[in-house]
Amino acid sequence: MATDPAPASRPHTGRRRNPAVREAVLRRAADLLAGPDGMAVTIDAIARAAGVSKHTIYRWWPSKGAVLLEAVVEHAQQEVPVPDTGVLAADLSTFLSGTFLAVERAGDLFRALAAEALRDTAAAEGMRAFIAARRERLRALLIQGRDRGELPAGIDLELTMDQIYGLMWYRLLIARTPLTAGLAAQLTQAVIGGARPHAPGPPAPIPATSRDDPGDVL
Amino acid sequence: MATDPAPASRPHTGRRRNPAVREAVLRRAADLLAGPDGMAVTIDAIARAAGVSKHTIYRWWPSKGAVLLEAVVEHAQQEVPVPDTGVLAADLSTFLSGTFLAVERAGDLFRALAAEALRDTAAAEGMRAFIAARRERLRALLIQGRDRGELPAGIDLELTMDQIYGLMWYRLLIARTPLTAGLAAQLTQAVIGGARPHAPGPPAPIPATSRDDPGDVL
Amino acid sequence: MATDPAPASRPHTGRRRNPAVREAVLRRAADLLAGPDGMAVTIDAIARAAGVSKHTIYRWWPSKGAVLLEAVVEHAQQEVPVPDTGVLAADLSTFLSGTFLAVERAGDLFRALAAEALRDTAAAEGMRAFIAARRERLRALLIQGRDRGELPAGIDLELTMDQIYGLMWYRLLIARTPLTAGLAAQLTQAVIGGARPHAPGPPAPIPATSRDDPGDVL
Amino acid sequence: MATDPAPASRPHTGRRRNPAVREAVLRRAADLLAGPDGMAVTIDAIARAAGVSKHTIYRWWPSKGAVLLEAVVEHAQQEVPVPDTGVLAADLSTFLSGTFLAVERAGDLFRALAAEALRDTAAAEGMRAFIAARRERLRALLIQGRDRGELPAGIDLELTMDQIYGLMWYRLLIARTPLTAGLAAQLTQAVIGGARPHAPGPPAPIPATSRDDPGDVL
DNA sequence: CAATAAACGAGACGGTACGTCGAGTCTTATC
DNA sequence: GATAAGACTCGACGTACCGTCTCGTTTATTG
Repeated sequence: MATDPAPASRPHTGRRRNPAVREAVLRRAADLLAGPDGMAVTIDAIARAAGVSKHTIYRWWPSKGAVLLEAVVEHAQQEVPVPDTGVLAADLSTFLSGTFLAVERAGDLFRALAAEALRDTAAAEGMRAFIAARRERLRALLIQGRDRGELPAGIDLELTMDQIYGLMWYRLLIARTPLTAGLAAQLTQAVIGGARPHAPGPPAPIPATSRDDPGDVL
Repeated sequence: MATDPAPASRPHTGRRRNPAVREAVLRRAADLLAGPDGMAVTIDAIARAAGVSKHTIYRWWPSKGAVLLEAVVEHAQQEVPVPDTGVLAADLSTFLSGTFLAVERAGDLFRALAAEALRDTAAAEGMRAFIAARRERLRALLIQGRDRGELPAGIDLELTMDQIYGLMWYRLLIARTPLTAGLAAQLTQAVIGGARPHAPGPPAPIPATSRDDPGDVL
Repeated sequence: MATDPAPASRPHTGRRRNPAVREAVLRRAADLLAGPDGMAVTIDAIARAAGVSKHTIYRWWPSKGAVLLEAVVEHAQQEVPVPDTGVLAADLSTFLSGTFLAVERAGDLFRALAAEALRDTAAAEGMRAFIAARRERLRALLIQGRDRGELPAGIDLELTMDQIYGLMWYRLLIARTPLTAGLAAQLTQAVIGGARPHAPGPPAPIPATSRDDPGDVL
Repeated sequence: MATDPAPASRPHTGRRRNPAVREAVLRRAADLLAGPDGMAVTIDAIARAAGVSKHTIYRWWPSKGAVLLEAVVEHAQQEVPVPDTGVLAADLSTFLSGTFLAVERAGDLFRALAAEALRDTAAAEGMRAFIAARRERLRALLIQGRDRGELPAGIDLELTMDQIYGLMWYRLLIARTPLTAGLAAQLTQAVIGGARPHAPGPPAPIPATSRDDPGDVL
């Protein structure tokens, strides 16, 4: 992901990286993905569309997956708001519908990244790092809500997040069914109102950290 | 998926299809997928490993994705039990842990199929058909349970299934975290105990078929 | 040079090599060499012009040099006569002017091969083998003539051939001056009449095999 | 070949050309050529080895061929003596063995230049100019000798030189057989003793300038 | 039992993308 | 203005995989 080769000891010398190249590549990659035959984008096509030499692309990104990943990151950073109204139901709904909207709009981009990550270990690693960052935001939201008593105390946050993001990726990659604001509301409902029953009956037997593995990924 | 070219009018003439070919291809494809470099399996490699000519593969399967799909179907058919004890909690838990175990064991096979489906429309279509069949089984289980009162009446079955399968595919394709029997139990708990609150208050405003789209896929 | 992969034990199986491919490649390579920008011929260009895939070229020839070499061999085989009138002066003159004419006509082809041989060891090896075969013909002619007394007994044949072929390649590669029939006659004169003086005076002190190395190449 | 960009009207401004650069480039180019993989030397490698920027190389030399050419010229100037004892046999032998020794020692350098000249017209032009200068020296030697009667009057000097240099380049580029002092002596013998028979008979019908083309190259 | 028809192994072939490399140009900052 | 460092374009390289296409052999069915 455009590693900085300057080891900090030497100030920097020689011609600087042209930022227009980076922008053009990422933008054109996203554009091509959105077009017809989006899933069959090639490095050559990106290079041609961006008016950039293939060599230059390979200088800054190790593989096609890395380009897609950086395009996704770029896309996500400017699109998804992180709300904080102090009410979990509202915040969560906003966060999810914002996420869904952004992902839906760049659907082919995300699908292409996932396809690449399924073949290229490095791309998968980068994708997981990106996902972990997004998941961190959601976790913070949920923890706040739980601390305010808006969530059952015994809730398994990781499992809940797995279900939320699982639903999203499932619809995006497999079912290809839409990710709407209505779905975000429904999901919010399910998490807050029904993730764990407050009602009497058999107490929730699941401990706080009941996941089978401690992974942080999402 | 191994189309039968006989047009039914003429009985049959010439040499018969060798069933060993089909078996060898599907078995070797699965084997190779399971090995190192599993995701990079080629048709040539499958042909070589199965002692079969590439031409023969393409005679019976239209594309690489079709081979993977049939291998997955084969795998699923012999692996996953469909229980019916009359108690939803038990049946669901059994069904899910069986599914998770089978999927986990052939992880690379499923991942390769998903990767192919992301590029090849036909493979995606076939995969969705397979998934719809599996989903149908789960739906039958859930409806039975609901009719026996083991599930809240207002539950949105499609959304619930989206969350279940979403979790599964998410862990399989993206997070690469394990799918254990414990997870199956936890999920069963969440669906039965907490999918919707039984507590009084505003009745669940969500209609029976509240999904944003009417698709049957899963 | 289009090695035959059949190890003779197995008769042969599978589709046969398409001879039209070989012909088209060699012919088009020669054509392109003769055109403008001849020295900058690429494998891609040859493939395109021959209506053949690059892959196929690499299947049969290990490198560009090998293609050029085979084109040269093909060219030489059908072009240069090997006379045998029993009179050295006539035979030698005919042989040389035939050689010169053929080489001159396919000048760019020979130059490209030489250029390739200067970079690629394998091409150089093949080229030397081809040259050795041509040199063998010339040697036979000269030995016949010497046995008939048409050449001085003490003549160093290898040195003489080095000078003849040296002149040819020098004009072809370096000086780029023409190789004419007149030059062939002049050279014949020099070899026969003046290679060694028959006249009295200091006897030729050069032994029969005076070359510094025994190489057979030319 | 290291063109001087100063337009002569303005005395000079700014930093002067660093002569160490020129030396380092030419020396390192020759060194690299002599090493393993000599024929595959790149401008980058030369720049790196010389501790010089690529840009600087291209400021002073128009192309890779020009660098090689100047390296060859440099090499030749300091290596090859031009004797003048007043005896052709001695002078010629000395000249040739000196030439052969120098060329042989920097074999890869000469071969690389020839390879470059086969692709780059400008390099070929420069190379021919260099060769013409060398040939001029040899011509002067031969003419002196002829005027002193040490050569047959009817000798075709250009053809003789073509044969001499042809032999040299042939062994250098094609046959890759050594160029020894013994060969120089043998060649001297052939030129002086036997270039044309002194014997009676039909007088040499070849006019003084019998070459098929008037070129001066060698 | 021959003629016919299909299945099959071997492998050649066209197409298309990949990732790498070298030549030569241009830019930035320093000397 | 000369220089080092290095970003950049252009274009060729050789490799890999896909899916299609012969070619000759083997196996079954039909007349």
